[in-house]
Amino acid sequence: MSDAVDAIIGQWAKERPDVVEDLWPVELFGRIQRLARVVDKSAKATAAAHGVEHGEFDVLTTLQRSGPPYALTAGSFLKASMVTSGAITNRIDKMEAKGLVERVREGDDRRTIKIRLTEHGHEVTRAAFADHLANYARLLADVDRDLVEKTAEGLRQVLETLGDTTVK
Amino acid sequence: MSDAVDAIIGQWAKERPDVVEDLWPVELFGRIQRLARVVDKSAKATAAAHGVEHGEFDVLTTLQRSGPPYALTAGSFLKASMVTSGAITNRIDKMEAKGLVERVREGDDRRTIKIRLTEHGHEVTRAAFADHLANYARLLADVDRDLVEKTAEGLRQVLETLGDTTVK
DNA sequence: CTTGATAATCTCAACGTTGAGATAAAAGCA
DNA sequence: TGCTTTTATCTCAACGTTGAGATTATCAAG
Repeated sequence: MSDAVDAIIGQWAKERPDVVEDLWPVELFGRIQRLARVVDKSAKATAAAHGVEHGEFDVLTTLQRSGPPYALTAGSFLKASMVTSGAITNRIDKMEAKGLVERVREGDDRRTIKIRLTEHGHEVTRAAFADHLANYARLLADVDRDLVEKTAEGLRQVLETLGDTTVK
Repeated sequence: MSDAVDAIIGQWAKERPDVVEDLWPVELFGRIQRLARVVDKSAKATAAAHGVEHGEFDVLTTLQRSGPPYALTAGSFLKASMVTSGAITNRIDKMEAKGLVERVREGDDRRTIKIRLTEHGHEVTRAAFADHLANYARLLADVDRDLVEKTAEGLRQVLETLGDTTVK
């Protein structure tokens, strides 16, 4: 059997035999890229079913898993979410309008604002996250469980080597 | 050692012990998502160094590896690139303006257009792709080669199961 | 205190993508 | 031949993100 990445590498081997020896990272990164798109598209649909954007869902789950008081600074999302500041401001604006979160100024430093999950936000997150996990399980339903674990372990070592070790 | 995904799962385990048993797909998909962002960001910078967008680089390499006559229909990009038709039209517009590709109508079917790599497009692709592979190799420089292969093989099986088997 | 530097968030124009609809050509069928 | 359906591409407004710069607050020195 072969997948889309095998096909791509096969094409390169024929057209550019001079680069064949340098294609081995494509075996890993090419598959990561394709899988990410498939999984993201699926996750996006799940979030949409609950009326939230993909990025908004990310904010919701980050807040919920942070535990009480379910409030984090805007800056912490910046570091954790791998997007720029403008995107965060935009997300919070829309989520605030939907009543999912609220901006609160507390503490000594009045530059910082905290984004706090509202009760409504909690409910949406619980429902959406349950669907999200069910969707994930569905995607992997026909994949050997042991293979999933071993592959995930391999990816973890790559992530560690690349320095992606903290959520911040 | 632990990575960002371990930290995320650890937070869930504490805040939502009821979902712990359903988190196993996150071990795989969470890492795929994070790695995809890191790798994409890096690849984007490499492409930018050659004056092309990430998506444009995708079109260039797809054309080059397709072999002579280095021309494909717009529709084939649609199926291969996982983006919508508007994005393809937009990409080709800009690439045509840069002299990287040209639209040609040939053959019996006058609905179809073929996107053909220009000589300049060929040169840019060769240079950018060489840099791209060097960048990929650099990212994996400190990762055990055998681990890369085994992990890639695991991902291939997941892709096959999800049905991503052709480039089209 | 002031001054300068640093830090946190917001603003906003430019950009690429989405997705529904438009346009036009080809194919199927009576 | 006409008529409908299908196929291929383009149009365009809405959307989320980027990234540089503005704004406001805090901190560190003198």
